[in-house]
Amino acid sequence: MFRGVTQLSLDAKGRIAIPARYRGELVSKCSGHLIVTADPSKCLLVYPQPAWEPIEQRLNGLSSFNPKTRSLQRLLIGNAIDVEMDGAGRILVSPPLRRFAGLSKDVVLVGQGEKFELWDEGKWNQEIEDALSFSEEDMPPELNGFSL
Amino acid sequence: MFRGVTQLSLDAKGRIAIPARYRGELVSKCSGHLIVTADPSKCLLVYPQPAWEPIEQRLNGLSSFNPKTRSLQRLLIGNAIDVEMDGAGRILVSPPLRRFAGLSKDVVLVGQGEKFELWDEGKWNQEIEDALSFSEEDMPPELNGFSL
DNA sequence: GAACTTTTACCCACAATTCACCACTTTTAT
DNA sequence: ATAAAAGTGGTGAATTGTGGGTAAAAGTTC
Repeated sequence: MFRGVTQLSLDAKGRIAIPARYRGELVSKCSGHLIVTADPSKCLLVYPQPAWEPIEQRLNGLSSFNPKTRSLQRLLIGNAIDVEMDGAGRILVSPPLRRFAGLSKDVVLVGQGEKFELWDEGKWNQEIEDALSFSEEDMPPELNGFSL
Repeated sequence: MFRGVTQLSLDAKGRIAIPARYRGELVSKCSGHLIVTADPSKCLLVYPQPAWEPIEQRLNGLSSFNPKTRSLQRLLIGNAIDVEMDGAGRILVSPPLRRFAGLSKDVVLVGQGEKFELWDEGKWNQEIEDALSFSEEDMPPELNGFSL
């Protein structure tokens, strides 16, 4: 399971270095084969290839005649790119995805369980600020009895 | 169960020494393996790894399409970092978490049952001030009949 | 279709950072 | 008073992040 925030930077060629502490797990889970795609929150999602597979299949099973699900398919599957870690543990983020997420030099990689999120640093800080306003009324029913 | 307030200081490398009286319990509960993460109150949470695990699983099971729960996942899982106590019983608090909680030199570690909270000293004092204004109207229903 | 240009991928090397371990000082308890 | 334990700071070695350079692949133009 992936956790934690790391600040890192896109180099001149549009690559990011995956933090070393995740590399062992990534190699064992997917031999460095990752899927990068767009997220509705305007960040990027980074999945180990095996974890992505069932998501894509589920999306593909949706009706093509529902405009909403069709949009979701286009966003997620349409933007998905296969990438491989290079010898130095880096991956290349394609120009269209960089533009989508507004990534310039300073970005943050955020572990989220079985996947990562990749954010423009400013957007991420904003997102965290917003999360602080979480209150009891926002608690969904499935979190009944949940506490920290 | 952890109780009590301890003032301590972050050293130049961002480490804090866990008070010796907790170390025995921590070693037996988790061999010194702790999870540090962000709390909505702008302090940090410090969990023995086994106590954290069910919380993370519960969060991971939530819908990714509810913006509120998604924010909560990002705050808690995204900021969570694994740390190990060193030979001298210290843990390293990562720069992003220090910034989040506004920790400078003087901090306060507060035992809270199965976890700890780590506060900037000034913020903690403020928090205690605010707690003094607790009155009967603030009493939630599940505390009917409760008294000190 | 061939040659040239541009892009992409791969690999190697250096420099800064990080982490783990060690040593000293101070406090506390017997 | 002495000894053990706890707090504090320092050091060196290994690891990591970053940049560049080379070779192959793809694309374009004549």
